[in-house]
Amino acid sequence: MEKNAALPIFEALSSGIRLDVFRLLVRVGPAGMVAGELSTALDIPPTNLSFHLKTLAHAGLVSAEQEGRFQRYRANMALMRELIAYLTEECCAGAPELCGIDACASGLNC
Amino acid sequence: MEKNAALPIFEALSSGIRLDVFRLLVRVGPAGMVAGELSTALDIPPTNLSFHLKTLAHAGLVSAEQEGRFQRYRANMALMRELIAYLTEECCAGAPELCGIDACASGLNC
DNA sequence: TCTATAATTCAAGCCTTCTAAAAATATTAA
DNA sequence: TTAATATTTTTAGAAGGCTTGAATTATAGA
Repeated sequence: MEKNAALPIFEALSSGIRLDVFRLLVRVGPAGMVAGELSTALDIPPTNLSFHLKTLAHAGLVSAEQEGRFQRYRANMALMRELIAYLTEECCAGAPELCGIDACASGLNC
Repeated sequence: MEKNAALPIFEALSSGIRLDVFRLLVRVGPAGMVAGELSTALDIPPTNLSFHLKTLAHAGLVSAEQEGRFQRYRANMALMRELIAYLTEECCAGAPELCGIDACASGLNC
């Protein structure tokens, strides 16, 4: 993952509302949720939620699928895995021999 | 890590300048860099850099140490590891049996 | 077709962040 | 002590994000 791809993801996750939306979508898994359900579950006005869903979708963290007159949203787990890989690389840049994920976990400064 | 701890970290990483500063500090490792070196290396006015360093320090991503009249900054690798652990948990919430980090890496939707 | 429902877009006001110049603080060296 | 240097804080304006109500689009059903 490039810096220019990671940046909008961090921006998307830097709002409490959007982090809540994403975590909820992760918890419900592949079933996802339609916009109205999200609005009710998180107690966020539909118009405001739509704004944040757009930001999340633009960053690629959620996908939207038309379902009759509903719009179903799902978390993009693949992108989250890529983000974790990016952060792991950043953590170890410049000293890869000291800092496999195991070395990191063992408390070395890497 | 709690949501309220993760949020300011995402906020801190959601600026291109701050992401550059952090990645540079990761690369130079435990030696760290003083503010003036960072300003020159990244071509950012000292006053602006100081603003962003403050944000990074507030999120805990960098530490500052007085060194004579210089201020030496270092990346906080431990917090980055905690953030990676938090994201890994979020990734797997609700279906832990499907989604160890290995399962995630193998491409399962988790 | 007509009505109801789901979701988004639009528009406005408010608030926060970003950037950089100027001033202030603190340390070193002469 | 005095001057010079390193850095931060303050201050101000500019820019962009957040929130909400009203209007709009699109679909389902009578």
